[in-house]
Amino acid sequence: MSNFKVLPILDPEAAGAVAPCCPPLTERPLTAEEAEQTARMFKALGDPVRLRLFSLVASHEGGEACVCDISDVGVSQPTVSHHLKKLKEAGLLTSERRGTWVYYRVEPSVLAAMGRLLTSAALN
Amino acid sequence: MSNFKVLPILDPEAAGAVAPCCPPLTERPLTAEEAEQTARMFKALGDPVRLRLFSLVASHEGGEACVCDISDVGVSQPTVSHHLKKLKEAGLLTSERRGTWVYYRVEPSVLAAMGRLLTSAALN
DNA sequence: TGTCTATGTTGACGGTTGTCGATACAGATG
DNA sequence: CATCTGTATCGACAACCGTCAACATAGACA
Repeated sequence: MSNFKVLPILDPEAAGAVAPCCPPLTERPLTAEEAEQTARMFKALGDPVRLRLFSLVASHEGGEACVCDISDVGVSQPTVSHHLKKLKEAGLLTSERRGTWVYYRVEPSVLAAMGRLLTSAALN
Repeated sequence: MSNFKVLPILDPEAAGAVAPCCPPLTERPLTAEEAEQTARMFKALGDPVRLRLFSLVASHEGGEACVCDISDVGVSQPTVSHHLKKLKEAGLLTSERRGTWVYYRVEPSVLAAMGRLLTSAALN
């Protein structure tokens, strides 16, 4: 009976960083706190290997991929694992174990939010 | 007569990194080279101070601002200068000296390109 | 010319990051 | 149970990065 699990609600990092953050960069100056939050996401995509991993997951069918499908990016397996963890901590990916394999999935709302940050009012 | 100047065409870094780069992250996996290029821009926005500086310039009237208008972000003047240089090298800002002051301006096409990278087809 | 202000550069220091090999853990299968 | 495979963690190391004080440079103005 001690065998039930805590629901995977989302780690606090991801949950906090995602939802309400930030008007377009062109609308008004970001506050220090907003910048801190938002920079975390940009930083996560600021490494070539991580960006490729993210793109591999995002472009995979269903927006989700097994680690085994995407680990051919020229670095060792521990490094891949490390980068996927970083992407997860930044709230850009979520992961789920299904049997032997672990699947990573993009968080579409975050993608959209980051897009909004950059797109709207390309000039003001 | 030795007093003429080379036209400020744009430094090669900025010129090269900007134009044609990259389909939406969700469309297909980025190649290593594409990832290298694109990551440079995300990385530039991946520091809170730089992100604030960028936002300060982008949200300033005309999408341009004097250094003196934006240097109150809690770090020393050399640090501000350093970060502006990084943003420039990443192709996100351009600068121009006008008399005593130096003005930084956002590169709207780059902003739009980055937005496209993230927005289109939030899920595929 | 000299001086003042605005901005950039240099050099150094401490903290962070990307990487790997070794190892640990989880689930499947025998 | 043992073993095999897929993935995560650990520990270490070199490289990189953000920061500052000190100094350098550029233009304005007297």
